[in-house]
Amino acid sequence: MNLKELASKLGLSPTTVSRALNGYPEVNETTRERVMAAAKRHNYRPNTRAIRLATGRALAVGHVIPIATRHEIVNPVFADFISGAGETYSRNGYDMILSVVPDESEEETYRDLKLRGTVDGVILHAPRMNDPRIALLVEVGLPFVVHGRATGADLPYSWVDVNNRRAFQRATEFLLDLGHTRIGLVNGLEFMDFAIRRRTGFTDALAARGLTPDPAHMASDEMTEVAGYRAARAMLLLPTPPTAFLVASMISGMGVRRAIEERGLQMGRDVSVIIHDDDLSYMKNGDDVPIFTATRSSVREAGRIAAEMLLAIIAQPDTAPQTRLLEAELIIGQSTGPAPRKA
Amino acid sequence: MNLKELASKLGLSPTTVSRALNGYPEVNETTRERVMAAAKRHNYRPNTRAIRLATGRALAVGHVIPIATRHEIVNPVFADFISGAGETYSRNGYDMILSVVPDESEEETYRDLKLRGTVDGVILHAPRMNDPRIALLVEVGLPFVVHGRATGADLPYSWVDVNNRRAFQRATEFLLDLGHTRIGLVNGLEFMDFAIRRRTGFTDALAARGLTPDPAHMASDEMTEVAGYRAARAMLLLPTPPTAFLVASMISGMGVRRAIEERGLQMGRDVSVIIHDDDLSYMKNGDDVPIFTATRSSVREAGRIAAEMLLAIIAQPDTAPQTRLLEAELIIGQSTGPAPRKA
DNA sequence: AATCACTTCCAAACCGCTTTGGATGCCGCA
DNA sequence: TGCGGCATCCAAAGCGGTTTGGAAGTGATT
Repeated sequence: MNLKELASKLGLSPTTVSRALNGYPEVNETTRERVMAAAKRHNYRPNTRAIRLATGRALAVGHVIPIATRHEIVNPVFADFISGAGETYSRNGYDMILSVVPDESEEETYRDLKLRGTVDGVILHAPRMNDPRIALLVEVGLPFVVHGRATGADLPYSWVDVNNRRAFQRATEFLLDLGHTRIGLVNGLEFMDFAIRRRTGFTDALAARGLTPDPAHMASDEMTEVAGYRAARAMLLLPTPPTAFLVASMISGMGVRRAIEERGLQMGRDVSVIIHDDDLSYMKNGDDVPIFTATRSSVREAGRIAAEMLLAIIAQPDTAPQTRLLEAELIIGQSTGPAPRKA
Repeated sequence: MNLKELASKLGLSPTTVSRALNGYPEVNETTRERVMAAAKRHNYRPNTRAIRLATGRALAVGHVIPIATRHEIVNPVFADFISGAGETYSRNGYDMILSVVPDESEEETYRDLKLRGTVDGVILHAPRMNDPRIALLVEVGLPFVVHGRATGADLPYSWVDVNNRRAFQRATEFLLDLGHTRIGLVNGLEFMDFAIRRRTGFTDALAARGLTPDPAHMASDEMTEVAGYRAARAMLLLPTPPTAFLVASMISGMGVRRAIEERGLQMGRDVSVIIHDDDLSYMKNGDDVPIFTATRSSVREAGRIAAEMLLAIIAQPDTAPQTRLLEAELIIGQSTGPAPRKA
């Protein structure tokens, strides 16, 4: 059942039927109702492919996921971000297109999406310092919103980000207030922008109390359980081990906890831990009482906001770039306590 | 730059240019080369929207992710499955469309995808027992492949699944061989098909040794850290606690470990644990030595296989349904050991 | 009665490709 | 010389919608 058939069944022209269904004013209200009823009765849905061609709009948003062939890490927060963004797209009649491509062809993928008219815009994930993709997208002329920011990017662009620096600064201060002075940072990969900002927050807070960060107390690696374990383990074996850890994610945090308990220590009593909690649906930080003290910010919510921002930009292409900085809450859980007194 | 412009630049008809680019035989080889060169020079890409309309194919595959409004759980294995499937789509020029919709409108979403011609086929995720979506998709006439199976579905359909029953049977036997007789099952939600099969494997293995499963030693809940913790904690507080656990996932396993260690016990010595390991990229089960003894099967690989199967079905719609049963490996790690002797 | 402004509808062009059904020219062969 | 067959190319008709530019009809106004 297509427009033409429906129109002939109604004894109307396709023009009128199209207008009736799309709410244009130049059609009699009774005719419109007749058309609507017939459309429902015959279970008519306009063909998306035809709409896209006729209107010149893709009605779709792209998310490019580069996959490194050697270590195929899918960002674990990705699922939740996508699910937040996806809800927004669905509600607005947009499709979400995921492109999983080898990382060396990411640039080519963006050009392709533009040239073939597959999408109206994209979300840029996991920005790095001086991320070249921003200039690329501007050059290509594809509307986009960055999830995160890219330190060093000179062009203006739209983004949604958590105040990572502030979050880690506050978390550090909280630990300092508890008397901890040797704090280990188990950070994400420090070519990622968010990791850089977190590190800055950490070192700034230390500096404000006249402390200089010990390089041996700062690790940077992927945010996996194993990496978290290894980093914490190494630090705990030092002559002067940290009495507290600041950890990049819930998953890393589990590795850190494992390292602590493996040493016969107890988290929250012997060693304090603060993690960053992306509020992942499948990784809740406890029910009533949080397991970990955490800086929390919902990545799903960030997905919603980024998607809305992108759709607004697509609808109004020539407005100034928008930005949105989300503050993380500091949630007190069971994993922190006063620094143990010197033995 | 579109076909028509390119054609006129070359002094050829759009027909010939289209045929030259698409490898049709009725065009002179020298002309073809001329066309190819010009296409490359002008950076020409055919408009996807036009191709889709002209050919009547969507060149896209859908994945519908239902979101329950109350507890918005995104399946954590989803990201890896998607990334495996996505690679296959990209290589074959297909788009992957994710539809995140409220679970009450999942059926409507499938009908829509079909009627509007948005996709050529879909992957069905997380099948339940007697899953009604299978009959729906058959009725709607949308080609599909199920990731998993649906016990009780009477219609034939294509699927890719892990041999969950066998995996859990073997794991149980392994624990029994180590002398464990009180084994706790920390299962996923048992309306999910895979969880039912795992439970069957577990009880079958016990029955084969003349043991009857203790209902108090069987839990079923979401596969989160917290749920795993709670289930294991409750069982460990029983008068006759299990000496071993069989656990549905890596994440649940971390909760189980937490419960064990909280009781002052040591995993692998006092209490054994076997998990099912989906080989998630961000949740590796250790490096050289696995943390957990595990039944392992890569969900990313399952994604690849399912995607290939679906594309084959789309290309050849009238072939008999295909099926693929993947066997899980049993990986020996540090979390299992002989049953402790009675105190 | 003629004019004008609206309302309501339609024919046809268009979006950018694919594909059908020729048309043209050339060659070999009878 | 005439004709069939082949290689090569093209015009035009789709695909299923949207959108432009009228046209017809109605009622009010002069």
